[in-house]
Amino acid sequence: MYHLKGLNEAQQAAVETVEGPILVLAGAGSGKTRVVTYRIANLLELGIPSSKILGVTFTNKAAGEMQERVRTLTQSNVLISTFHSLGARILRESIHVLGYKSQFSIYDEDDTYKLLKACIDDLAITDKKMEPKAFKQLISQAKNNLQGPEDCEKGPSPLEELFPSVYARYQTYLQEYHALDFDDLLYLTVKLLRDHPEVLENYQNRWAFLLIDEYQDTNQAQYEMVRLLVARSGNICVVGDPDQSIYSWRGANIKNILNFEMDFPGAKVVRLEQNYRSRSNILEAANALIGFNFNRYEKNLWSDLGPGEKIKHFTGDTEQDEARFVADRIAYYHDKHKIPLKEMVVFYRTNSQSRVFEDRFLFKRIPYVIIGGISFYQRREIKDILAFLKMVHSSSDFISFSRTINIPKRGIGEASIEKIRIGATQEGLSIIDFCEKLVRGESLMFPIKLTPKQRQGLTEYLNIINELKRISKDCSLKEVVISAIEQSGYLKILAEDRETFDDRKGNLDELITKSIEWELATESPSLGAFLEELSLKSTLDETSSEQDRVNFMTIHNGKGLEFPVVFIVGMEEDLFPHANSRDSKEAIEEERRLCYVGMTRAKEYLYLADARTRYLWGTSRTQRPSRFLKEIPSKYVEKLRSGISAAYPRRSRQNEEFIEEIDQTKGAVGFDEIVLGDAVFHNEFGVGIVQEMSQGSLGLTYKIHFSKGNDTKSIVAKYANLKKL
DNA sequence: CAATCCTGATTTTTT
DNA sequence: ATCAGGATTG
Repeated sequence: MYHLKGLNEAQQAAVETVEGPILVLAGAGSGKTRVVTYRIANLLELGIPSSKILGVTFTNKAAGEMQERVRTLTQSNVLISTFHSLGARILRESIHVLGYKSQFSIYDEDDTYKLLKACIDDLAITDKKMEPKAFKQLISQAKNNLQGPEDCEKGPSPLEELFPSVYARYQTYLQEYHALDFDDLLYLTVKLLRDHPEVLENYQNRWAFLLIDEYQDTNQAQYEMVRLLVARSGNICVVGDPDQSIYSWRGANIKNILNFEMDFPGAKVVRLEQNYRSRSNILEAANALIGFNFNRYEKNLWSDLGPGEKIKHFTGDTEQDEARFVADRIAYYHDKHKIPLKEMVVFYRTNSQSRVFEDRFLFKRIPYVIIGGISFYQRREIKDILAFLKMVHSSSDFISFSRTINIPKRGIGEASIEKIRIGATQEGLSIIDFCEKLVRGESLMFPIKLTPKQRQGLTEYLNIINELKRISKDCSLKEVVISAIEQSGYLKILAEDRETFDDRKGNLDELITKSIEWELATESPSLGAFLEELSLKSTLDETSSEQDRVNFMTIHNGKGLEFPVVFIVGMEEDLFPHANSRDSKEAIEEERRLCYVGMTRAKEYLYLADARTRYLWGTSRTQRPSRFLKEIPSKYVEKLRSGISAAYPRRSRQNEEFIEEIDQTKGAVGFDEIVLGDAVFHNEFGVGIVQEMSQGSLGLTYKIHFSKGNDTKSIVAKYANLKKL
């Protein structure tokens, strides 16, 4: 069989096992993706119809990539989906038995906070400490554990005492608005499948071969969903690595993978332990680190790619120093080793760390891209337009109504919106139907007084929605999106802020482009399907261009990726491992797994960096090096000299790379842009001209003549943050 | 109801 | 330091 060429024994076993439960313990870089795609190819070759196969992955991006690989290999289309889209798909078809309309909206985090706020206000909870966020956490937890409001009891704390009633109300509203939050996509799917055998049977018959990726990160609801779906066929293949479980804070239960053999008796277990990605110095260092975890299944991941270079550890004086070092190294690899920028990555623990790197890379003019972070679909202008479209799609969606009703300003503020909400509920009408009756002055049990301006505004709004509904019936998706932008007069609103206009308009144009592309790529395009797909899209899925840029991302977002050159920065206690993990042994172990994931992304070069002091919560803090640095055996690590001195290596230094680097930049690394005669800007003294450059005891020192005060001062480059003009 | 100013939190990770 | 949301004022 052509598939089996080039696979090792364990990989072949995983590919060839067709029936029954199978657990593939796939260490980092062990060729997991290949095994999965070949396994699907093998199923197809055995004559199993592609429609009988279902793959489930963690992200849309992973799903898309796998689908593409399978298509390339076999010319077949196999359904590969995330848990959440799978839930959405099933619910779209069958949710009516739970009393929701099949055109339900999907609420993102933002929407759910708004709804929760309404619930909190409803219950006359005035305590400021009772934030939507806290309740969201509890509700999410409950749903992930398959507990409905009726299963929740009051707890001892004030928050826990209110929680059941908030949850109940929240869920009632969601149902009333025919809206689902993210967790509902799993929770309601399980509820549906569990309580309605005839529905379950339908899906059990549809998919006879299930394949679950990243199984170590499944939560209770996902686990239950899988269990229900395979109960009939028993053909389930799960792939995962307990050492890479990094989502327990989101309800992922590592026991799901550890208990697989118990849950599915007779399961075959295959271990993939040869790593094809990393040099052995890197891999062995990572193995040693993860060995510090107590709670763990032993495994022996090995590589025959040769030792490679040692891991480099750099300690900066400050976070700027750290960023400067990373930027210089990346410039060096790009210039001297001709490594494309996009093959290098900076990993950090928290998003806020990206800031310093952005500053530095902007300054050095090294192109970069942040993966993750604020999503395109979270931008206000995009959310606004999508909210209009959601109103077109579902006239019950109150959150989208309240988002759009006052765009542009129609004199309908918070108070009026609240009255409308209550009115609609009491009349038992959808928001739109209620408003229709209201403006027509039809008799209502609960009439609301409107000012003439409000009445007119509301009428206009309803006209817009109706017009858009008409367009959505007759025209292409593109037309609907364009009309929504035009009809709402949105560009006029954007134009009020000249600063951001171009940016935001560009985003709207991109939305139009996306709608065109999507319509072309989709078999039966509809507004509903489009909205659903966008709701489930995450920031990670926007791996847009093929441009050559350095990647910045959190380590969480790096899972599943690999890079020749990897920098892990901020290796400091309370940052990585994070302060919030300090008192929990389990949490520390998860941080360690996270570090393991970061390290095992690297193929050739791995850098670890920390800073002695860092600005955190407003003030400069002295940082202690991460315990992980101490846990990595020193034989795998080369310690680089710290602080500004790294920019001035002694000539006697053996490291050729550094000498090349210095020659190349003709002076101080990081200050190479400033030379004699340059005009510069100093924060305190203003604009000046560089008169002299010298090597002082504190490092590179400029004599600068400042026009303000007509004065020449000595400025130490390291401390001044001079800007070239 | 809308605009402006002020305060206080905010920084863990996200399908 | 920045930003969101709240309070205050028009």
